[in-house]
Amino acid sequence: MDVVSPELNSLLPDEIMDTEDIEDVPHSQPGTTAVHSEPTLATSTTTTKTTDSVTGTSIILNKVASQASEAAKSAGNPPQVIKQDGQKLLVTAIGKSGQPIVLQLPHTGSKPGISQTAGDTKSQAPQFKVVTIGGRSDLKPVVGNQVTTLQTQQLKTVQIAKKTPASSAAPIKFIITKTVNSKGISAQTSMPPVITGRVLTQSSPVMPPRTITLSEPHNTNLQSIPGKKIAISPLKTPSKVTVVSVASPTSGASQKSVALPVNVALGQQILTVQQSTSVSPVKVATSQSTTQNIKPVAVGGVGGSQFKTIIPLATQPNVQQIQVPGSRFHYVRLVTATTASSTGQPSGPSTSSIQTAKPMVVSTAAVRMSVPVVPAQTMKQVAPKPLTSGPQVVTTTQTQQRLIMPATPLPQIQPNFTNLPPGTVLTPAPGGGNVGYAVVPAQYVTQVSELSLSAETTSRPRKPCNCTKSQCLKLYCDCFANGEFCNNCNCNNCFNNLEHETERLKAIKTCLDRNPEAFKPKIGKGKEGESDRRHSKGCNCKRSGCLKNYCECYEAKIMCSSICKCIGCKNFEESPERKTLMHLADAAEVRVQQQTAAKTKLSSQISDLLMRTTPVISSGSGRLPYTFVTKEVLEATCECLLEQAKKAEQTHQPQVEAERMILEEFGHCLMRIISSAGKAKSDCASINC
DNA sequence: GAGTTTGAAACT
DNA sequence: CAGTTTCAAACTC
Repeated sequence: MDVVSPELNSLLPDEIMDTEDIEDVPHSQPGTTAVHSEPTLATSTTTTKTTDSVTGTSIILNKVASQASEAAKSAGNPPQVIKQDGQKLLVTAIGKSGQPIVLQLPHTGSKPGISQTAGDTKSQAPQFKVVTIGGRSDLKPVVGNQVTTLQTQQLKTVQIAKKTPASSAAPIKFIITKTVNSKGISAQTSMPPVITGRVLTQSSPVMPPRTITLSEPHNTNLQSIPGKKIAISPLKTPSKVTVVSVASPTSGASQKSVALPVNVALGQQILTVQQSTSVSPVKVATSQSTTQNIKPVAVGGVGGSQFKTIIPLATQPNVQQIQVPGSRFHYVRLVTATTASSTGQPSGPSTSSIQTAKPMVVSTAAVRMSVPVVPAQTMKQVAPKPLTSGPQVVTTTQTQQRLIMPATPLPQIQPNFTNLPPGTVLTPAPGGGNVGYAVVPAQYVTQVSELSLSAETTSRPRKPCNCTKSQCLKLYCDCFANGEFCNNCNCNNCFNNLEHETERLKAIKTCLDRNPEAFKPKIGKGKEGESDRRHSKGCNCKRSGCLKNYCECYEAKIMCSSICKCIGCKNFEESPERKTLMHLADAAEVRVQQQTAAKTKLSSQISDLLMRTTPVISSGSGRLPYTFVTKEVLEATCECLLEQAKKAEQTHQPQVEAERMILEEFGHCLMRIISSAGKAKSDCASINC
């Protein structure tokens, strides 16, 4: 288990962050299986590394976690003493005020369907990998710098690979996110914590630690997430998994573990992270429960139900990328850093105003389904904002906002999380604490991050829709079909926005009822061995020959496949029509490029010539060069160009060549004009000056 | 820019 | 599942 606090991350020498160095960490302290948030650690300003000789994993305690633990202790809760018992936990400071979050690997010893090697169940096998933690600013012991202003931060992901010593187990990779303050301020007030872990346990000073478990479905293939790897991705790389948790191979998991089912919700089916309230504060439950589509009512229970959306961030939001086991879909968990209430109090045990005992989705639909708006520049600049009961948006001081919705149709999604529409919020189960889960494709975070990294880079262009009758709530609407809100569209009576979130949710559900794959990409990879993309359903063209954009295959620049039901298809590899079209398209493209190049060159030449004549202007000894372009000169030039055009036409030159000839002639004309002007000025100078 | 064509989505 | 209608984008003039 590795825990590195944001500030420590920033202070950590590169050697620590380096993979090789981590691998070389000596395996001292045999038998160390737990991380204790001891008071000494809480005040420590140095990184404490504990190495598990058995698992070979190093532990880095961070101050934040320790402090959080201490805070919890002071609040009456026992410190986060985490016993290993085959599982390793991570105490972090993610989440609310004073709520260290414990990340725990799920107990997989008895879990079926988990792709693990037999060796995973052995005690030697590394069992836990945790990544980073973001702590609250007010929790942080600022080291040497009390600056608490929100700063634009950059996530720096450091990957630490750890190999298990001569074990059958796969090498462990630790990815530690490192917060980099772009403004050079050492004290970080917040950081977008990148959390990994199938099991998220959080504790609160006022509430018993709770375990939030995101468990992979039984039938989930975890091969993509080897139990001993944490796949991390820099935010710049959408294709990579941002943060992934690890499976706990330990068979000897705590007997006190409690299964925590994860329920997926869509629309009215709320993905609920259910927590067990009966678990003792320090007993972290693991879960391999089956994800189910359960209506919130069914799982809401009574008392302590806290369906919440994290979107209304009371304070500095933390963005956590979550890799849902078995899903290729990247999710982001936005976590409020504090337990701020609606009164705007920065911290405290008070519950949020949006908390409700009613597990009704509709009542909070406006904020539950989507993460509608995100600061265009960066999530890290999100300003603290009191919770409101209205549409919950993350607002910033920036006026520009960006929708957080799937930019592209959802990729193939594994069971349980299949059909999760973009922006779905994973809400904690009743009593599950004050955080919610905004399920957002990581690519959005990537976008946001990239925006933050590149400042005001251009946003991703998207064609505005022109819907008039569908209210943009049907798949006719590209925005809706792509899971995006309409933005700068030309649509009429649009309901694809925050103001009509309820209707929108309903429409999403309707679409999914009709077609569970409605929001999945149509263009996917073909069968095994088929490297080319292909339309998932195939087109059904009849008159376009599949050579117009009416055809979805052609539009996607892919060939029609055997699953297409098109008539008179000409969109296949050997199609002469298609080849002709391609050639024409290529020629057109070349032509455009040539024209652009010619214009650029001509412009450059003109500018250059004008610059050369500047001294004449400054000297005041002659006329400005362009004054030589008289009407007569213009006419003569045009005649020359026309003549050139006629010449090209008579010789049946292709258009490209004709244009070239004309432009060339134009250049010659300009040269002659300038030359004549210079000559005239010289003559004038010799006569009058 | 208006009108037409087209095929996916929606509906029956 | 098939036929029909609706719809918005693509296309043409």
